[in-house]
Amino acid sequence: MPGFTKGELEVMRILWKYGELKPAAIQERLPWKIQNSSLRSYLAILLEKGHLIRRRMGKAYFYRAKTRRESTFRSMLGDLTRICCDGSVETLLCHLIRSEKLSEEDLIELKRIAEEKNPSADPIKQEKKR
Amino acid sequence: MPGFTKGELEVMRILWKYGELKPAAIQERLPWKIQNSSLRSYLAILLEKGHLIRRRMGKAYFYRAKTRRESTFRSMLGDLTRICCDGSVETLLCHLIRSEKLSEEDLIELKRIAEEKNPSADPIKQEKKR
DNA sequence: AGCTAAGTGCGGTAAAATCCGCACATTGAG
DNA sequence: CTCAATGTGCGGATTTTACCGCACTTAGCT
Repeated sequence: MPGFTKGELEVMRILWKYGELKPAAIQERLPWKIQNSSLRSYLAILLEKGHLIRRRMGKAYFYRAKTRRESTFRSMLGDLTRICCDGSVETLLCHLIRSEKLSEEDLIELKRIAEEKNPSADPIKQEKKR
Repeated sequence: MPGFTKGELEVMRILWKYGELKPAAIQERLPWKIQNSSLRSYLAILLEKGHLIRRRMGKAYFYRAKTRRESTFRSMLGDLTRICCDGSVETLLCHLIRSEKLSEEDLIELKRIAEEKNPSADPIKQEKKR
């Protein structure tokens, strides 16, 4: 149930990356120019929605992500799969691998990870199983 | 440059899937209830943005996606990578593989596709290279 | 021609997202 | 204490999104 808007998502990204920041610090890390008060509007909404927590340190509030990056990842991945891949993770993988986004090193890494996660699965042997 | 809203994305998904439909047909395939006039508002905006084309057949317009699914896939994948994986495709793959979304069959398929795409890359040998 | 079902054009409302300015509070330096 | 810098609280304005109703038109049936 994330449903972040564009601006909110960017704030979350920054907090996931840097951990705990005050508004001005978030503001200057945003990819586009924005007034401090605008940024604080986003923070207020995210706070209200329960995606952030804050605590006072000195005279400023420091904000931290409460909603976990991992759950947002799953949600966005689910959307991507449903919208662009007919809900099939296999199709997603196909597209991913066939896209130019993957370098040769990525493919090697990919095989290494797949091996690590599932060492016994030899494609050829497994296919005979069925 | 997609930047689709939730509703727009759903319309695009349906048109990508079914090819060419009239408003009423899109309407009844939407996952949630909506009036015909509401749906047509989305269509008008998508048309204006250049994501759709339409042609008259009989008394009705039939709508078809102009923007390609593949480019939207790339865009959404880019967002996902940037927001949740610090822009690293490798991290994305890690998360993907470690998530519960991948079955054993998916992993086998994954290795098969990686092999097919890049047959010469043996992870062990390649790692020694560095 | 007259009727009806299906479709369109158009105008509109309510809420959310995006963005801002300004008055006031707090802190640290001098 | 006074001042300037930094931060907050608050009250907007504007745009976009999401949604709908109604009058009109078109095509086919009888």
